[in-house]
Amino acid sequence: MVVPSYCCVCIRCVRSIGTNTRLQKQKKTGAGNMSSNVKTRFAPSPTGHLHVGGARTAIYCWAFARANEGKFLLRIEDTDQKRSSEQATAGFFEDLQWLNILWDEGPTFEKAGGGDEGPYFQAQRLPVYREQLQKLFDAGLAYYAFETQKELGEERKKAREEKRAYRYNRASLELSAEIIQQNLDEGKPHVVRFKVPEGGPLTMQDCVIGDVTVERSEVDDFVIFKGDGYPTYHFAVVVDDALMNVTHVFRGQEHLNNTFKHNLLQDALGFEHPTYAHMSLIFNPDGSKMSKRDKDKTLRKFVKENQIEKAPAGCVSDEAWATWQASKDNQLSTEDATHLSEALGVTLPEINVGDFKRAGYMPEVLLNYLCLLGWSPGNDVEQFDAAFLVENFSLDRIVKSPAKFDRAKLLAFNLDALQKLTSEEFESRLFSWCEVYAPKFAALENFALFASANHERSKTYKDSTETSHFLIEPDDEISWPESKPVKKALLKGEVTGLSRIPAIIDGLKSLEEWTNESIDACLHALADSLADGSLGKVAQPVRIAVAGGPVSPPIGDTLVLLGKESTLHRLERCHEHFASTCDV
RNA sequence: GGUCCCAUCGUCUAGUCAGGUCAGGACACCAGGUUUUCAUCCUGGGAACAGGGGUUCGAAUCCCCUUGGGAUCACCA
Repeated sequence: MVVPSYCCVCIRCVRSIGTNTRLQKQKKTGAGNMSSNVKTRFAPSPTGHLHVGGARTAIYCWAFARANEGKFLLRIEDTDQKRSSEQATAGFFEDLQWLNILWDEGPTFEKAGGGDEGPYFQAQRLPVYREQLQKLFDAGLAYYAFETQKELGEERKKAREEKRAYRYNRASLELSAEIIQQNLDEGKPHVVRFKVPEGGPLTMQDCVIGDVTVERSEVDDFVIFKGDGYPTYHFAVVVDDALMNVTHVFRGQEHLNNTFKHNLLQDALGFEHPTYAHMSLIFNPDGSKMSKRDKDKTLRKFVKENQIEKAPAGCVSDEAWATWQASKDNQLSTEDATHLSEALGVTLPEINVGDFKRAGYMPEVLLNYLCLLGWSPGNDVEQFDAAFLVENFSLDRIVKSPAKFDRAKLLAFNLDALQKLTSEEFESRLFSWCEVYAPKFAALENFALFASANHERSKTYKDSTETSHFLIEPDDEISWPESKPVKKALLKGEVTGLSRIPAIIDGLKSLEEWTNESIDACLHALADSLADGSLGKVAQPVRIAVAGGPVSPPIGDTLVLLGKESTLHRLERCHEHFASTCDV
């Protein structure tokens, strides 16, 4: 079998740098009318949720494919039998779908999927990998290794102590054919390693970083087939990308060093090198890596600081709690973490796409913001939609340096986008969100008014419900914690707000029509007669009385939403409450 | 620790490849103003080329060193 020397011999590699600009020019000048062969892929491992870093990669893959009239492929890398789950896989489909990142090839899910180069689950491709592995055996580029993980672990530890990088020592390469056969016959656990060919320094090409070169000794004989009979990531990714005709590989920079291994494997297998684009990582504002562990860390910190000894009743089992507390390495399950955070009133950091969905962001905005973390269209353009992205996306504008995720800016973008929505769009989107995350609000009788009252003042859908919680509380459960603004509006001043309430009750009671206009007129009239025309002196006590706090939608909307009966009842209760506890 | 990557306002970035406008925008922040609360909205403001050497008439931009940050060194992907 012919083993090509590395890279630069294939057409695609020579062409790779700047491919996009060329293709785009073709497209725009109309010079190239045949559909391009560009194919990108997003290949998540279904071991958790789609997080923002992964989502950004998926968006870039998708945008690049669309920008070049190519295909976008989704492949599920589920070769880790222990950690992969169907539930996680479904979660990825849903999150991608929510962002409206649809794949042309891959597992079928609603409007996405298809293609005839599958299966697109790696766990179903064992025969394919075995066949390719045989090519390596035939070429003398693969060999069995019988060291146990424990032995290897000790070697590694030793290397660390001696302050050098660990490299596999090739001990199993020295084994005689007889010994190997004997081990195999005895069913001795084994892996298959790739034999790195002799040669000079290794150079990889990356169209965002540029060329990177390392000494060949930096790459050891890595494992390509695991003890459980499944291929490792390195082997499966190389085989699948080649067999599925992937031309451009976008991935996080944590894979940069892996690329040398992948290039070596591609050469050994006779595959072309795809074009690589390694993207910088996304960090938290404090500079730490944004990871799924952040939620666990937040909870742990809160529990420790508040010296909480056991979980609040009914949210986490004693057993799960004990395991969690036993070691920092034991993370709470997503469900338990959510329950615990709710019970403790801790806000968990948003990390996953699903977290932002739950927090009430628009998918278009998350997509927009994520794009901006590592790519910029120039010309001071920041807010754009998917169509603009597809029209303008290019590799040469991807930023090399890492970015910190700034929630304040995301929030500002979301506010802008929400405000651009028509009231009908806002209402329908808010309703869909409430159906899932705040069903009590979805059940509101006058939902249209609830939506319009909140449209202008909400940065997220969640804002709408959080500042209107009093709407779904029973009249008799409203309480009035004496915060500063509450005291100011009700108890302070020569004439207190509280003392005006009886007159306000009378005024409102006399209304025949209970509409925004009639209430408004009534309150203005009351303001004139009771407070020299200062509407705030009337409206604010009313707001506090009906809402239990100083924040609510505009007062007219608030009262219409509540209804006349509730409004009056709450005003009376509030007056009684303060009259009995205070000396007014 | 070895190897590799990265470096412009607090943050995301434009400008770097083809050296030459008081380094531009957005978010955040600060000060005013509008508003019945919160949120909006309007006006204004401060704010950066990590440091040091070169090359050049001229350096954010090209080269080198230092410093700082990050990734990686699995039978995880």
